[in-house]
Amino acid sequence: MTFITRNQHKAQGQRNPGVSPKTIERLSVYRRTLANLPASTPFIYSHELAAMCGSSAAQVRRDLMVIGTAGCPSRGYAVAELIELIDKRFAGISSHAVALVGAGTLGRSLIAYLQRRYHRLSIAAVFDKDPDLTSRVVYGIRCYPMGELRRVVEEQSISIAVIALPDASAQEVAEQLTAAGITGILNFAPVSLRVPSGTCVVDIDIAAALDKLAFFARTGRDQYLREVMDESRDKHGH
Amino acid sequence: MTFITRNQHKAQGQRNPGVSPKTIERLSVYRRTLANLPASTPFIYSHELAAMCGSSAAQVRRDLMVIGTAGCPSRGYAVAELIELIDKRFAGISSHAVALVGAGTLGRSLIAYLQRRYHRLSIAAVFDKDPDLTSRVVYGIRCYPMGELRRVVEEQSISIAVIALPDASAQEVAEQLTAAGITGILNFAPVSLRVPSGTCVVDIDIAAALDKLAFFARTGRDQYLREVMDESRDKHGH
DNA sequence: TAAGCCATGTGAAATGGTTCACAGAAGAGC
DNA sequence: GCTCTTCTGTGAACCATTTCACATGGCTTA
Repeated sequence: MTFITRNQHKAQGQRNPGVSPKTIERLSVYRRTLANLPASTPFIYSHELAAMCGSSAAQVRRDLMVIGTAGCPSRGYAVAELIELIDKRFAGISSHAVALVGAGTLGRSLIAYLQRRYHRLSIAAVFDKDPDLTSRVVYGIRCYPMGELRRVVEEQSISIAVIALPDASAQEVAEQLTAAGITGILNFAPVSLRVPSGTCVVDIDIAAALDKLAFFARTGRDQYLREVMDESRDKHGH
Repeated sequence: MTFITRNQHKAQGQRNPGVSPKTIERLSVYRRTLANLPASTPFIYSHELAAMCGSSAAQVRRDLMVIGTAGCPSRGYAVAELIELIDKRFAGISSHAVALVGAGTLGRSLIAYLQRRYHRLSIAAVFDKDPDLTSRVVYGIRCYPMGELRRVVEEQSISIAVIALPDASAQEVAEQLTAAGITGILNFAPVSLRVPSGTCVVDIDIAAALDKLAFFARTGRDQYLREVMDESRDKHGH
C-alpha cells in the first residue's frame, strides 16, 4: 500500500492547531482500543495504551495533547473522557456518509468488513457500472448505476467515497466523484488520482505494501540470521 | 488506512544503505508505472514520472539515487534500465512466496486482486480454520486447515503472510506464523500484533484510513484545508 | 504534614524525510 | 565551436515527527 498522503503543512500561522495526519491515524486507533476496553478499566496510563497500540508512552501523551489533554498523574487518563475528547476532535465525522464505487469482490468485502467493524462512518450507497448489479441490494445496501451518482450523492449529502475498482476506470470515476461534490476519496486502485485542489485522497496500495514488506522482511531475516550466527547466547526480549 | 508500520529498523547503524520505507514504497509505485508505459516511451524524465505517480521531480531523483542512478541529462532515464535497477534493489523479492490466512470475503477478494494485478509475489497457499473451506480450492489456490500451516510454510519456503481475519484471532495466528518461520506479515486486522523482534509487520487499517480521510475531508472544505491538503498543486508544470 | 513514588505535560534535542538550488553534462541551433 | 537550454545528481536547508528529559503535581503511606 501506499499511503501516499500528500499534505504539505505549511503556514500553520494561527489557524487550526495543525494536527499531523499521523496523529489523526493514531487517535483513531486509540479510540478503537479504548472503546474495546472492559468497563472494569475506567482509567489507563499512557504506557498501557501505548503497549496496546504498538506505540510509545511519549508518543501517546504527545498525541493526546492535541485533544486537550485530561490525564491525572496518579490515575492516568479516564477512558470515557478520552473517548469523548477524541470524538470532539473528530467532531462532524459521524455525519459523513460514505459512497462505495465498485461492487466487485473487493467492494463487497469492504462492505462486509465495515459493517461489522466500524460504526462511525457507514456506507450509504454503492455504485457500479455493471447493469447486473445495479438496482439490486448488496449486503443490505442499495446498488445504483453510475449515472445516478450525482443525484444520490447530493440527496444524501455524501462527502467521502471509496474507490474499489480496477485501475483503468479509477481516474474517470474520481472525476465524476469530485464533480458530484465529494471531498475525500479512499482509493484502492493502484493509480495516482488527479483531483482538484481541496479534495483529499488517501491511497491504499496493497501491491506496494507487499513490496515494502518483502523488502524489509528479507533484510529482517538477514538480520536475524546474522544475529543468530554471531551469538546464540543472548536473547533480547523487548 | 493506517499504515502503522512498525518495522523495527532500529540500529541500522552502518549496515544496509539505510533505505527509508517511504522510498521503498515509492520505488514499487515507480516500477509499476514504468512497466505500464507503452513501448513507444523508452525514456522518461523525472518530472514526467513524478506527475504520473503524484510525486515531485526532486523526490523521484532522490529516490532513484538509492538504486544507483542512471539518468542522462538530455534524454532522462531509460525505462527498461530503470526497471531492471529497481528489480535489482529488490533482489530476492521474486523468490518470496506468500501465505494468506483467512479465506473469508476479504481473503478471497485479495486473492482475486493480487492474481489479476500483481505478478512478482504470488499467493502460494491459503489457510482457514473453517472446515468447510479447507481442502477445497479457492480461486485456484489450495486452502489448508490451520493445523498444516507449519508444514506447508516450511515445505514451500513461504516467508511472508497476509492476515485477513477478524481481530479476535489475529494475534494467535501471528504467533503461529512466526513460529513457522514467517518474517513478514501484512495485517488487515485492526489490532496491533506483538511479534518477535526481527519480524516485520505492515498494518493496513481501513477504519483508521477512513477516519483520517473524514477528518481531512471535513476540514478540507475550509479555506485552510485547501492549502493543507492540496493534491495537485506542487506537481508543477515545468 | 511530610516524604516517596510515579505519571503527566511539554520544552528541547534528535531523527527522518522533503525540497531547494546549483554545478555539471549533453544535445540543439547557429 | 560556442552558447542556450534543460535535465540530472546532490549538498545543504528546511520541515515534520519522534524521542528525551525533567519540572510539576496528585496520591499514598506514615
